[in-house]
Order: sequence, then structure tokens, then C-alpha cells
Amino acid sequence: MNTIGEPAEAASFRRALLAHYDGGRRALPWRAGRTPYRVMVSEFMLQQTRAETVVPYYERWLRRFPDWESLAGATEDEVLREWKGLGYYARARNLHHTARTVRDRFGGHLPPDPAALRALPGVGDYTAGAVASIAFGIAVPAVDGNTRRVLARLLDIAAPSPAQLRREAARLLDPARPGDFNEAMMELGATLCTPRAPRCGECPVARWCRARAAGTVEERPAPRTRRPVPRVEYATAVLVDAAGRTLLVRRPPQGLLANMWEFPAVRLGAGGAGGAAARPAGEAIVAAARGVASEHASAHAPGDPLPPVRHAFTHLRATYYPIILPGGPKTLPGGPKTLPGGPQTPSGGPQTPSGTGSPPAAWVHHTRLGEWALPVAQQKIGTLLQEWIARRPGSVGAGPDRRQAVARV
DNA sequence: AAGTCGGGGAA
DNA sequence: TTCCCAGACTT
Repeated sequence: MNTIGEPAEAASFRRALLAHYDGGRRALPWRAGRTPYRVMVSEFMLQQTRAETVVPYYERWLRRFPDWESLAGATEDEVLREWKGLGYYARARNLHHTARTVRDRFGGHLPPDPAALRALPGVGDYTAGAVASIAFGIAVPAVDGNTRRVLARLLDIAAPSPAQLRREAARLLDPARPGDFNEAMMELGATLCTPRAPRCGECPVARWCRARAAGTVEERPAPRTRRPVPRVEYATAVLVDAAGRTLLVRRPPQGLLANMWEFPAVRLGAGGAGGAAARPAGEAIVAAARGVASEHASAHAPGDPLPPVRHAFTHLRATYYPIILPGGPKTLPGGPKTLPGGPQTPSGGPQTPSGTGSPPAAWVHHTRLGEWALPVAQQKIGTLLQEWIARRPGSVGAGPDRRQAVARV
């Protein structure tokens, strides 16, 4: 095994890594026609998200928002709708905010200085280093999860500290090609030096790998400990009026899925002290759904349960029990615009939604749910609603004129 | 140092 | 199921 500590060995390591990268790098869309804007968009999307997952979102985003100017001119609702399904929605808000900063304070150009980048919301050490090196050719390291694993194995360190990783990455970095070097390290981690079943036989830098020599590759880096994930359950009211419209409410501007839309829901009995929470009784779910529905609308049928929708978040596992509730707005068409009880979300959190100008609740035709910023679990409930309507021809009207299909209350 | 913040691919 | 992904931010 060669010792990577020697400067001459470091140079040899760079050559081997970059030659392998040049010979077979993946054809990812953000690697063509690079601009600072496109690099920034890709790096935001790639935070904690696999490259293959990002590809279709990135391509659609660039068609919708091709430059800083178009993004800065968009509303937050438009931005959230484009980001819908990608998760970690604070990234979308931070990118939007950065676009307006670039337009209003930077004269339309992203600063190349890593420290200036680092000061932008949503830009940490990794993203600042990645954008500075890839978009501007500045010789700074960028240590993501892939590079962390590659370095932990190269150096055979079980639990490397962020400072140590940054130091080692800076030492190995190719000052002539910093962006390519950083990408090559990540690419190695994503393709060969994988968390499980790494393909060391194909690795271009295996002869510098201390973990390979020590036989500890699969134990580097050490897995981090994880807490058990609590389970939560919700009764979800899927209201349907005679015109085929359903009610959506907007979530509070802070916390989980901030400012996204959802079907009105209420948490079911806090499952107690762990253990296998018993499946809630059907009647209790329907009663809870009717209760939350009554805050927004009048339901005039008993309620028809749909199959439960399960969804795993990072730190909790949710089960939604959707209940179809034929009903309608409390106010008649042409009547008062504000519902009794005021425009409150179910949780009744601190109101006035920030900035979007959208009302906190809206009746939406079931065929147009795709146009709303619904998180994945809520999209699934929307599909269940559409299937229910298809099964029950005549249960709702033929549908209103399109111009009235979305009625905000 | 630990918790919050989504969703999906792969074994 | 479990792990973790081209992380950042708050407490």
C-alpha cells in the first residue's frame, strides 16, 4: 500500500482519481452548460438527495426558472409547487430568497467568494465549497456524505470530525482542478465506494486505501446511532361537494411541511408510551374527521373511510386515515367570503401566512389537485379521492365551469 | 451534541 | 424493515 501522506503520493493520487473521473463520469444534466445559477440550483437540490432523484426535478426547474431573474420574480407558491415531491422544502424557500438577494444586492451575479456564499441562507460549508470550486474554480474543499465515506476509508478513521475531514480534503485537493476533484471524490463514493458492498476491485485509488489494507472497509465510517422513530396517526377529512370540489387547508409557515397544502386533519389519540399502538377504531376516526371538517364546512353524510396512507418522514412515521365526507362550504355562493371561526388552520397556529397572499383554505376541483403544493402523502390521498369519485358516478355533479373550479374561501 | 426537516432507492 | 443520500440550521 502507498502512503498518501507524502506530497508526491498525493499528486499521484490526484492523477489516478481524475483520470478515472475523466474516463467515466456520469452524464448528469448540471454538468453541461454550467453557469453559477445552474450550479447553485443543482447543489441545493442535491443536498441530502440522490443525484438520480434530482435529475427530473432539475430539468423541469430550469425550464420553469431558467435564470436568477425568473426565479426572483416568482411567488413562494409557484416555487413550492415546482419543488413539490423533492422534500426539505426550506431549500426551495432559501433558493428563492437567494435569487432575490442576487437580483437586489449583487447586481444579478452570484459572488464567487466562499465566505460570501456561506452567508446565504441554506448554504453551509459543503455547498459554499462546491459552488466556489465547481462554478468559479476556486481551490476549496467540499466534503459531502460521499467524500466523508471515501476519506474515512482512505485514512481508516471510524468517526472523523468535520474539521479533520475538511483538513484532509484540502490537503488532497488538486489546486489546478478543484471542482473536478471535489466531484470526482463524490462520484467515487456514489458509484464504487458505496456504503454497502463497495467495489474495491474497480477502485482507481485502492492502493492508497488504509481501510482496504486493514480489512475494515465495511466498518468505515462507523454507523451513527439512531433513535426509534415515533408513530403518529391522523384522521383526515376529505370533503367533497356536489360539484366535485374538495377542501384544502394551508399548513403553518413554520415547522414540518411549512406553507404546504393538505386535507384537513387532526391527530388521533397520542399512542401512549410506545409499544404497538392499537389500530384506532373506525368509528373514532370518522368522528374525529367529522370534527375537523366541521371547522371548515358542513358535512351531510356519515362518512366513507378510504384505505390508510402511510408515510415515513425522517423523524416520524405517519399514518393518515382519510374519510370521504360529502358536504360543502358553510357559506353559500355569493355569501360572505370568510368562514365562521375565521381563517384558521386545524392547529390554529400563529396566523397570517407569510408573503404568499394565499388564503389558508380553498375548495379545489378534484381534477386540479396536481396544481397545488401538496406533499407526497397528500397527493396519495388525492388519488384515492379521484378513484372514489370514479367508482361512484353521479355522486358528484358533472363538474363546474373551469373558471369556478377553484374557489378560494 | 442532538433534534428538526422529506422522500426515495437499494439491499 | 434499515441505511443513507452531492446538508443546513436550531437549541
